[in-house]
Amino acid sequence: MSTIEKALGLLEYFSASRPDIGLSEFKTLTGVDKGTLHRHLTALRNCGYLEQHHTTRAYRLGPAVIRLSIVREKTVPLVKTVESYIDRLSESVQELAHAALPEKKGMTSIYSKDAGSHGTRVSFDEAEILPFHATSSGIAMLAFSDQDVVNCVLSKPLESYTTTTATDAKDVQALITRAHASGIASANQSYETEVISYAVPFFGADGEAIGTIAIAAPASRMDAALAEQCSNALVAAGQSLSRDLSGHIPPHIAGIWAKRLES
Amino acid sequence: MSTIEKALGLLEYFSASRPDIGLSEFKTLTGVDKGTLHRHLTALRNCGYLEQHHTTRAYRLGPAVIRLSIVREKTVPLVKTVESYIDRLSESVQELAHAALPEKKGMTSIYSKDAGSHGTRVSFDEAEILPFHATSSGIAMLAFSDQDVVNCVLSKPLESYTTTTATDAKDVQALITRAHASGIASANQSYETEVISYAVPFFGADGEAIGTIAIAAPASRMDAALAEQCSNALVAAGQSLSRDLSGHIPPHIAGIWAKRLES
DNA sequence: TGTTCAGGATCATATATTGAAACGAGGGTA
DNA sequence: TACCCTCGTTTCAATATATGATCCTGAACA
Repeated sequence: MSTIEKALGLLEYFSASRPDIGLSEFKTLTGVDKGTLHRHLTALRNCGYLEQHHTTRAYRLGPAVIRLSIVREKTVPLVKTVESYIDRLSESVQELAHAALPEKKGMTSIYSKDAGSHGTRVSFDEAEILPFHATSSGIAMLAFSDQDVVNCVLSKPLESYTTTTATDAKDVQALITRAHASGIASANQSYETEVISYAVPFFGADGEAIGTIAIAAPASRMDAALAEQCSNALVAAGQSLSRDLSGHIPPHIAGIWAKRLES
Repeated sequence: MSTIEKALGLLEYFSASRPDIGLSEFKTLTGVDKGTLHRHLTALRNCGYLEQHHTTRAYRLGPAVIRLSIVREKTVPLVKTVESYIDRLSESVQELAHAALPEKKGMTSIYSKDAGSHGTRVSFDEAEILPFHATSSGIAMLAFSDQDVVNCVLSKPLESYTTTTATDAKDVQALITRAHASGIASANQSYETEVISYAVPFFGADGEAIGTIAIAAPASRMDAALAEQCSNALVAAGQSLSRDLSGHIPPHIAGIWAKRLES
């Protein structure tokens, strides 16, 4: 693995719940030598990708990422496009909707919206990492990714989050296969108890899945009628969103989706 | 210079006006060997910081920057904070206001707002690179940066944009010195003809300038009264914004600014 | 006072980076 | 069709660079 990838991999450790990381903390997180870490972090800081608290000396993400995201969004207005779909989804089913993109360690939520008419809500944070094997977004993503990617994810130890999380590679593969066949993934309290969610991928110009959109609701509210409503809304949105992004939906998925919407 | 910095430097070449860059184009832009470039670009792509058009093979910024900017904004809500100030500034003087952060090659605008009640407007794009020596934002930034940084900028050839652009290091240094003494920088048609602008820095926790806010107006409208109004609004906003960011305004600037607002 | 932590310096070793050159896929032209 | 470009990609040997171990400094903390 190149030095570049190692250094950039360090940025993945930052999250909303872990915004600052010190040198020693990095050492325990990564297992990399202290000297090497210090060199890499310094390089990232010099480029503006990290900044350092002047007293605690801890690192956090720097201002350079702001420009990149603005330029990226001007190049490909993905977030802006996705936002309007999520807003409409959340409005139409009156539940939490969100969109996520794949990263190395899981799906990263990039936008979420809760219509919020109910007393109980699904709690959710953007920039949260959603594990592939335990969330509908993750399963939906894997179901339309290369088998190599799937194998890579399944070859690592699969953490358990609730009593019903599938932690056996074979079980997860079954979920993936089912999602691939049906064009939609679901998760029944496999990441958070009392939460059921559905997710579909959306596709890019190459016909590859580039992200997912999902709806999550408390298990108590997710009866067959709501499940059907969510599934249909997601499939319709997945179709339309892929088109908006000038994406190409793989033929067999296009067929399955179209069939579902007809009925 | 480390490999990491070289590779990350490649990302700086992407902008709103140059969203896609092919390998050969990179070669002419950077002068780096083709093989080396390919290796670096591939590493960046593997990390998600670039993505590649599957037919043209050109690179553009990838989805990984989205997550970083969300995490960054959750860590330090700089953009969000700045936006409200820019909105108010633009509203109060009825001219274009914008905020910018320093990058290696110039100030990068991160947010702009034009009240837009006038027929003639200053044209402006976010993510644009504003040269340090020719814009009020650049001068305001340099005026409150280390002299090392200033020297580094002034040691490079200074491009001319209009007939009145200061391209001599000594002249630019004079502008910087004046801005440092007065607490506010101005630019009279030095970047775009018929545009006059004013800018002040805002400060971070270390007492260092972390960015600038500015107002730009057509020269025809910028009379003494408007100039005074802009300056006062900027100074007040610079004070308040620095405080909002839990920043520390260097004593001598705090004094100059306070004095200006008293009168 | 003792401890923890960031950072800096040094150095032998192993490894990754480099640049040149060759390769192969398209796209155009005659 | 044959030829010639250009462009992205791969290969490889030489070498520059990264690595990780060790020791040291100084600051913050209890």
